[in-house]
Order: sequence, then C-alpha cells, then structure tokens
Amino acid sequence: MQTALPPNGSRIPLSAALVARPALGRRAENAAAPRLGTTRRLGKNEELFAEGDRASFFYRVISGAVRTYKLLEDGRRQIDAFHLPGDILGVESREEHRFTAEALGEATVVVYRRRAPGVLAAGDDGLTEQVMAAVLRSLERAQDHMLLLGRKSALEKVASFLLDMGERVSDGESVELPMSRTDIADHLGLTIETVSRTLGELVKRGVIALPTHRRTVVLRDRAGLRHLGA
Amino acid sequence: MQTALPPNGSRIPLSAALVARPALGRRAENAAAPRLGTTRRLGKNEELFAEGDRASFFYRVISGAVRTYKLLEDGRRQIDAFHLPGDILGVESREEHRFTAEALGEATVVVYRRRAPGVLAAGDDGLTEQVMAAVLRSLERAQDHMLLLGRKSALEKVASFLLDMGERVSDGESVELPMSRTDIADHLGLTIETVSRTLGELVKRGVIALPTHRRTVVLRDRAGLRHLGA
DNA sequence: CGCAAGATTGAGGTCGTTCAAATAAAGTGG
DNA sequence: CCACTTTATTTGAACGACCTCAATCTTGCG
Repeated sequence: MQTALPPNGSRIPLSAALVARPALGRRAENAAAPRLGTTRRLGKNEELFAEGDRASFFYRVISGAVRTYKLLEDGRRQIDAFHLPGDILGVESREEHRFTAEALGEATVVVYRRRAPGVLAAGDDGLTEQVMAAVLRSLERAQDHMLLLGRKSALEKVASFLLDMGERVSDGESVELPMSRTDIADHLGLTIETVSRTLGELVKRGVIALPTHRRTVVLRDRAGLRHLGA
Repeated sequence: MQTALPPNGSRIPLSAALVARPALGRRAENAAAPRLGTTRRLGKNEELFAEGDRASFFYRVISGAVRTYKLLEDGRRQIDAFHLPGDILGVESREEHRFTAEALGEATVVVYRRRAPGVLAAGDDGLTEQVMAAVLRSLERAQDHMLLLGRKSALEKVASFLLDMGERVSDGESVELPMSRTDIADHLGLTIETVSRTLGELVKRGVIALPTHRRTVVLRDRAGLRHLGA
C-alpha cells in the first residue's frame, strides 16, 4: 500500500490569498443595495469573498474574470470554476460562502443583496429566474467538470479546457486566456509542469499554437482538439 | 510526453445499461401527473432516465438509492452523485437530461412534472423552494466532489467517501453501502482494485472493519477517518 | 537594463493503473 | 439444502502517467 503523502497541486500558503488589495474600488458602497445592484471594481487577485464569509450578497461578472476555489488544509487548491462576463456566482443556500472568489485580473462585478434566509423570494424583475438558471448552469458545468477530473487523461483535460474557453471567449481562432498556468493546473487537477508539457504536446501535434505572449492560444484545429478532448 | 492511451475506470459497454428491466413497476403511470406527483418503483439497476432523454419530469427518492452518471465515448464512467431518500434529482435547465439515472437496488421515487420551459414558476406549495434548495445542495456537493476528484489521494478519497456515506445513512457505527465497488470507483475516479486495496489499508490501520458481507462497513474510528480524509 | 514572477524543460520517483489470477459471495435449479 | 454457475471482490506483479524536484528560459515591469 502506498504511503499517505499528499499528492500534487500547488500548495497555497494558507494566508497568502489576501495580499493584493488595490486602492481602486476597495470598499463597495453596499449599504441597502437597491434592486439593480451596485457595481464593484476589483484589482488583480483581489478577493471578492472568502470561504466562511457571510453570504450576504451574490454577484454577476460584468468584465474580467473571477476564479472560485476551495482549499485543503495543506494548501492544495481546486478551482471549481472560472466566471466570465454574464456569469452569476456566490449564490448559497446557507449563511456562509463555501468557497473563495478572486478576480483573475482587473474585473467588474455587480453586487446583489441576498433576499430570504434560505433562497430568493418571488416578485423580482426576473432576477429570481436568472439566479435559478445560473445555479443550474453552474451545476451542469460542475457535472461536466467532475467527468473531466475523474476520468480524463491530462491530454484530454487540457484539450477539453481549451475548447471550453474557446467557446466562452470566442475571439475567432485565438483565445486570450485570462488565467495563469497555475490556475489552469488547479482547475484541471494537474500540476503546472504537466499543463505546460501537455500544451507543448498539443503544439507538436499541430492542433494549437502558442505565440510569445503565453496567455494566448491559437486553436488551429478545433476538430482535432475535440477528438482529443474526450 | 505520454501517449494518448485512455486511462483508468470501468469501461461500460455502450449499450449494457438497459439490460435489467424487472417486471415490477415497469411503466409509471405518469400521464398528467397531479401536483403531488406519482410514485414509481424501480428494480435493481433499472434506468430512471437516460442522458439525452426529454426532461419532462424530475424526481425525489423515497426509498433505496439512485446513481447519476455520465459516460465518455469509450465507456469510461463518472458517477457524479448517489441520491438517497429525500434527495431530488433530474432538474434540468434545458430540454434534455444531461446524465443517466439508475436505481442501485430496489428503489422508489416520486415523479414530478416539470413546469415552465426554463424553470419552475412560483405559486407552488413550497415545491419551488424545495427544488431550488435541492439544486443548491447538489451544487455544493458537486463542488466538494471536485475538490476530492482533483486534489485528493486515493486514501483521502475513500476516507472522505465513507465519512460522507456514514453521515447520510447514519446507522450508528456500521454503514450499509447501497453500491458496489465498481460504483464507488466510478464515483471517486479510481479503479475497483484501488478501492479494494484502500479499504484493506483502512482496515489494517484499524479505522474501519469489513464484515463478511462486503457492502457493510463499520466505522470504528470516525476521527481517524476524518484525519485521513483531507 | 536588470529583476522578479511565470513558464518551460529535464531527470527520476511514485501512486494508481493494468493485466491476471485467486477467492468469496450470491444466485439457480434440482 | 446442496453442487454448480455467475458475479463481485480481493490480491499480486509490473507498468506507466503524472508528479516532484531542480534548473533554465521567458516575459513583463520598474
């Protein structure tokens, strides 16, 4: 039998998540937020809320991108989702947030005040339905991601991820990834080295290209990617 | 770089899911289901709905247990959740079910007719709130499970799983697992061999015991399990 | 232009898989 | 209730995909 050594993943020092707190848009003016919600600007790596925070609000991404993640005691991190413009995040059934949310780069979100203790009440201007739909989409994405995490190889994981991002940002051929290799690794259940090597492999196979700016990926052969992705 | 060999997991022959169709409770009488929902009885391994089926209904487990899963083209399977009595499953945002649901053994479910095209409308006898809460709990469980799949070792996975099942069925010390080793493996992203070996390791460490009936697990040291689980 | 952070590359190790076989449990029909 | 078959689970040996550790190379910035 194998030993109990914890495996893989980037170990996040359990207090390093709060370092970046840019001056711009520090405190949101969220006292008695009106129906439409207030806007909040976030700097690179700025925390929107943390695991254990009181879940008084939920959010919609307007610009930029947000990662949500959970940590293990020893710092291993699992990013469960990247939230892009239009996405709603932070809806909880209990009183506390169950994961941490941080901006990947500069980002803007709209803050909504949570309604009933358990869930939202009816009577909104369609916001309740939007929230329900958003939660369901999150669940669907989570289900797809469990399949990826539990049953796909590194090559399949990375290919699937690139296709997914390609669909979500859709800039034609080239995809501008808003996240680092570390973020990708912690989303796909891999290490940064494996992500890097796998991207290299995809380049070698000719299905993608990596320009000098490493955040950019050119999807040269989506069909080929799709074939590799599952 | 590694080769593109698909990894691990039980390969389900892509047509073997429909074999077991016991005579008892074959067709549900689900024409124009009234508000309260109709009851449907399921036999061992009987399918409740399949990926791609029209999502006209959703369900609540009354007795027994139901697994929901997704398949890859080559038959690799990921069970995203086991649904126990009280759990609601099969709520979708689109027209089709995105995964397959099967009874683990004999099971009973209540069938509810879906309302609005997108989501439920208000005005129910609290069912809408219950559905929202159920979807949120599914999402929370999915998030926890992504952490498990992406970042935990085999030992941690199995320990976490046993604790979780122990909380959900809560028969004091001994847990009667409703699922096979194959199901467990496909839920935890492992192989049956690794599940078996890991259970053996937990026995060797004295935190559990395995009676002759291998579906029963005695949790002898929950604190120890918890320590191993994360 | 020089530094720090991020990304890539290499060598070696390990956890979990794969393949194979043995053992145990659950049915089945007489 | 028992021989026999089928299915589930366990166990062993060897391999390999991905990780770990470490060094090098880029890229973005001040």
